[in-house]
Amino acid sequence: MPVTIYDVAREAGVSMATVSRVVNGNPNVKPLTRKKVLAAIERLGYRPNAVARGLASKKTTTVGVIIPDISSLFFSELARGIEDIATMYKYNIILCNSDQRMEKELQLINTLLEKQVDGLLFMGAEIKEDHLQALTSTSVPTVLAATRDADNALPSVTIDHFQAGYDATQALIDRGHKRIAMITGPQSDPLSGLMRFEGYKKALIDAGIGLNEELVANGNFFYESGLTKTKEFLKLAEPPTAVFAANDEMAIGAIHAIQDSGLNVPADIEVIGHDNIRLVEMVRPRLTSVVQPMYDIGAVAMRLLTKYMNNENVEEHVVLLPHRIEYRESTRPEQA
Amino acid sequence: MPVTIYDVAREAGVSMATVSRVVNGNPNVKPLTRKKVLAAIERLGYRPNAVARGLASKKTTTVGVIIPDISSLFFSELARGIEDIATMYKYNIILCNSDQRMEKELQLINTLLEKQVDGLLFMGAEIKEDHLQALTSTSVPTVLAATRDADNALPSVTIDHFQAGYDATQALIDRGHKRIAMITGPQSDPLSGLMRFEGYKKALIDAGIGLNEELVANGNFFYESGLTKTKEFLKLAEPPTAVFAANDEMAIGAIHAIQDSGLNVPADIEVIGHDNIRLVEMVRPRLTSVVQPMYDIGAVAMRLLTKYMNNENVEEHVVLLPHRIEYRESTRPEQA
DNA sequence: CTGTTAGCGCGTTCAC
DNA sequence: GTGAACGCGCTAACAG
Repeated sequence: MPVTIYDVAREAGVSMATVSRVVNGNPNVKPLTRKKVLAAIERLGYRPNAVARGLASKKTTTVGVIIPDISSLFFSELARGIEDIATMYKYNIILCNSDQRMEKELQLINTLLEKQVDGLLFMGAEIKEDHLQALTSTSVPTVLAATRDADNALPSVTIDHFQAGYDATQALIDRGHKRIAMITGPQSDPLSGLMRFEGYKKALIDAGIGLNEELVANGNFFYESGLTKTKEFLKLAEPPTAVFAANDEMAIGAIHAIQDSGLNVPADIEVIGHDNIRLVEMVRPRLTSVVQPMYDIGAVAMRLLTKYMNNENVEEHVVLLPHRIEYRESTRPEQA
Repeated sequence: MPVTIYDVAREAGVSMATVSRVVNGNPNVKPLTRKKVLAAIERLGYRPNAVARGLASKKTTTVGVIIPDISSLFFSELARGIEDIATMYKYNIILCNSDQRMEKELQLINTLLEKQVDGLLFMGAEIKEDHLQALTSTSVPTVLAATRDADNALPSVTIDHFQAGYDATQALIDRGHKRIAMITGPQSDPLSGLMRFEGYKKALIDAGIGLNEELVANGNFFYESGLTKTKEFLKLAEPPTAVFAANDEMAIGAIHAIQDSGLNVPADIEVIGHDNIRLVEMVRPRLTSVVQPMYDIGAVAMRLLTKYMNNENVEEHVVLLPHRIEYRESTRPEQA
């Protein structure tokens, strides 16, 4: 039923090899022949079968993308960066949600390899031994986006989360705060969870303030947890005068908890978030946040992957993208 | 290099057909033989080549998804619904962003058909003749999600946008409002843009209030436009006492415009949004909104597509999912 | 229950 | 420049 390369060959009065050459842009075809072939293709509405091509050429121009949750404000932005660059290099994306469940992640890696993807882009929190094994047991190149394995065995694109946590905290210290609370992410998450917290801790210690356990709460990256944890902070005998949340959703929850208790942000308590998702512009006061360039991370990761897929030379396997703080109204102008 | 079905056959001392049967769960295999084959598979680390399988079987267990923008809060939720159900039925998703540009949409349809997807899920605004032609020129089943073509030529899953607009407006009328403004979506969007507005108009007419042009502004579904358009409303000699925005982002922009001018929501002006994205819970006051079940639309659309792909009988090609209004603090409790 | 045999649609030598 | 022939790895009859 569907028209194949043979049909085109017959219609054009040439061999299928010639049709293949035309379709693939091989220059060794007489212009006149090329023209005849193209006409035949047009006439028959020929559409090359990418599966057959993939089998013959061992390339599918498809990359697998494993992402925790595409409906997340954070990851969907990343995915967009990935897809844009993929499109630019003529790749398509098979998108899979893992929900960060290891069993599912491993199974997805396997499924994607079965589908003969040319490359793999992996997002998630912790990279365990099992991941490494699954990912390195194949010759399919893999890049980690917004994650890193402890030994840098795999190429990755991230920001320096420790420094980001440090900088956010330092910004608050610079504003004269001594009681700076932090709502962390899950400590099982080595970068967004642990490293940001470590940065916070180090900044406090460097400033001679030191860590105060009662000002640290473990959140789960969701709005609700920012709200709840902050309410608890406010019940303290001496509540914090500033809050650093490990992501923006929780920071917004913090703002609302503060406002609900009748206090003002930033006059009474300053708040700073992390990631700079689009949401930060859509609250009052608008949220000061550490910019993690999600789109760029996705884009750079995908670009890096194309290099591996083309066997190009790569100088730096571990890419650290710059971060910075975007100041808005949830913090006061810096003290002189 | 990679181990094939032949290698497994040799290792297990059977024919490749038998290996194929074992891999595909064909029951016509003696238990002992099956065991030997599975052992060989395990020993060799055999991983079936889905591309070869696809070529031979003419099924790829992959569906193409064309979406305007995966980074949108609205569409990413839809995508999650799609992917979850796809996974449930053992399909993978090739995800493509169209940005609603027709040229790109048509090109994507073509690319996905080249990749021999078993089905197509299309999201976008307007379905033109060219779309219909591209989509119906193939035997690959297609389902529209959160969109519909004018003639219902294609299967689709949506809500009743006209009724949704009507209901939202009616809710405001029931609260005693006479000056109800609307920030619409682009009128080129037949459902979210036009139909919601038509519902609004009809409700006003039915109530004997009638349409007041100065209370209608065309937005673009972004926060910023909700903010801007509402500021203009507030400059009117007689500003509106209620605002209905065609989506939540714009509604939140409206709330902020109102608050920035020193007025209170809902005391001075009531606001109602549309879609009920996760954001509505993350603003103060929390936003009353028409619930459009994005996740369900995606899930139902994908489920519908699986039926077509399996040649199952489908009773209803045009699915309308129910909508309702979720009341929160941006509207006042209903008048008795 | 199992093996043999054709293709699936195309890329790719290798001759002409 | 162009064509013939082989093979990519697997499924699907068809025998037996």
